[in-house]
Amino acid sequence: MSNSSKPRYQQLKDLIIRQISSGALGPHDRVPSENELVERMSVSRMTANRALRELTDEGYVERIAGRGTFVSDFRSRSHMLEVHNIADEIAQRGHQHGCDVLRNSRQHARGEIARALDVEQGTDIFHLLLVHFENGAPIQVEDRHVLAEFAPECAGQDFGSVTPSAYLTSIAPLQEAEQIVRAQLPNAAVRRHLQMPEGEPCLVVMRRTWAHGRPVTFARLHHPGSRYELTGHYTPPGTSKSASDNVVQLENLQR
Amino acid sequence: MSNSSKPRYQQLKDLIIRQISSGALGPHDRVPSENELVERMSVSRMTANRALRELTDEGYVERIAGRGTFVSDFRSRSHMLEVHNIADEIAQRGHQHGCDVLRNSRQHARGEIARALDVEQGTDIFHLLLVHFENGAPIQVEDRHVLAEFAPECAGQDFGSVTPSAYLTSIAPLQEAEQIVRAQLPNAAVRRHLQMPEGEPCLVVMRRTWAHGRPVTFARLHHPGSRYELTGHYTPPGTSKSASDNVVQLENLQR
DNA sequence: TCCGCCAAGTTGTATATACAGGCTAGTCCA
DNA sequence: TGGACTAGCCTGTATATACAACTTGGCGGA
Repeated sequence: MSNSSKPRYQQLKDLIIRQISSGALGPHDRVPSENELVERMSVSRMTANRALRELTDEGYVERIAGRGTFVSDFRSRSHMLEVHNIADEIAQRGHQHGCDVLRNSRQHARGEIARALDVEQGTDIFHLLLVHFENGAPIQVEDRHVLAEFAPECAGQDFGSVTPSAYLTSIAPLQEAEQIVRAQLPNAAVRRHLQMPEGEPCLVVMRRTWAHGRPVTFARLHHPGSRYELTGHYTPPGTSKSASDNVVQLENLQR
Repeated sequence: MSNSSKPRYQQLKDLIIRQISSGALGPHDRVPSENELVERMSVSRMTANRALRELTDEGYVERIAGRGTFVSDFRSRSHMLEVHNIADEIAQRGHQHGCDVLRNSRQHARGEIARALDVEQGTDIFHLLLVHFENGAPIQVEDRHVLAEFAPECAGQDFGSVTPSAYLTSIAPLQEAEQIVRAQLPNAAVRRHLQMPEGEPCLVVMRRTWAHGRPVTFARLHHPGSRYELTGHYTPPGTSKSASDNVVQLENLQR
């Protein structure tokens, strides 16, 4: 589909997003200033401003008055029920991350996996099985399936040093994710990998992630219940710092 | 703090948000049009447009070209690690909600509770203990402490018909919440209330909620692991519908 | 009566212009 | 040499204006 019907501020946004997604612009790189966009793209400054402002709201770029506009460091983002990279999370706690890769094989999707990824039975996928360690203690079993078409270089990756999550977001930005959180007893294999005593439950996160408009990876993440918890911080729409700090009266905005 | 330093589009947003929060404007009510704001608030139309457009992005209002701007139906919103009211959640599934109130007493905060609510040891609080049922099966044990100062009418409430969560949000809007999710084995009392077999884990949500700028309630919510899961949907900054629909070339925006 | 058309109001976008305020690098002066 | 200052760029905001597209209601003609 062509873009001839899109508003120009959206075309500008698309242009910049594409340059970020493609890697032409990396984190901390400078994005053209409003005035440069005015000249090179033949738009008015307000249009360029809207494009850049919305990209700021959406987390793609950061703007500093007087300096310029810069591509965000995606790694520094943090969200609600955050879509964590376990390695970053561990680093944030000042602990050491380790990782054993138990499996990295090419397979054919079947059953639950094919349904989760919304592909035909038999579609090529990579199956990864990793154990993540925090200061030497096993903290997560990552059982992940990735569409081979989406990440053809999976086989050659050293997931001991770059987590699958980090690798995948480096290929294409995360568009959407769906998570299900459960408490359940682990099976024998998971229990062994996590070195858990019998009877102890796991906190299980099942996560599907979208890119290019379709699900590309499905992960089951098992954590030992006694050593792991999920935290979330919720700020509702319009805590707007001002809900109780609001002295504006109708007909009386201050200039 | 005054608002004299806020930009005018923000003042406009605050104004409208306040009218929505206070109930002066309810779902589906009509919000002043851009031209009305231009006249009544003495701003330019672009400023009014920005205020209303951002309120749209933030989910407060919906706009229909040719018709007007209308307050969103908040019930249709959904959030990441959603701050659920268990009764609404059950109703949404088309099931029947029931509730036993096991305890509703006035106590003095001590230890963990005082710390969680950030008050002195001995501060007056209400302690609620409820079991929620979905189609007759116990689905949640709600062990909640509420600052008595914040909700003095707690003792007189019939929490069998209005859940504490609904009651508390009716007193003051939720400002902020912090959640911790764990998998753990229940103690004997919880296990009995939830009618769980021995050895089955609970999904536990611990939630602190802020209002008026301080924590006002702390809840421990136990759910049977075999019959309950948390779901979250994550849409990052900029799903922009267009990432893969992008044929714009540099120096060649279409007009 | 009924259908079609148009006017008025609304949102959506685009532009030109203006001023305020932050940041930086380079210049000039002591 | 070192420090203060300023010119120039940047973002942030605000306004006036314009045109397009959509919706509704009312008016007029068949």
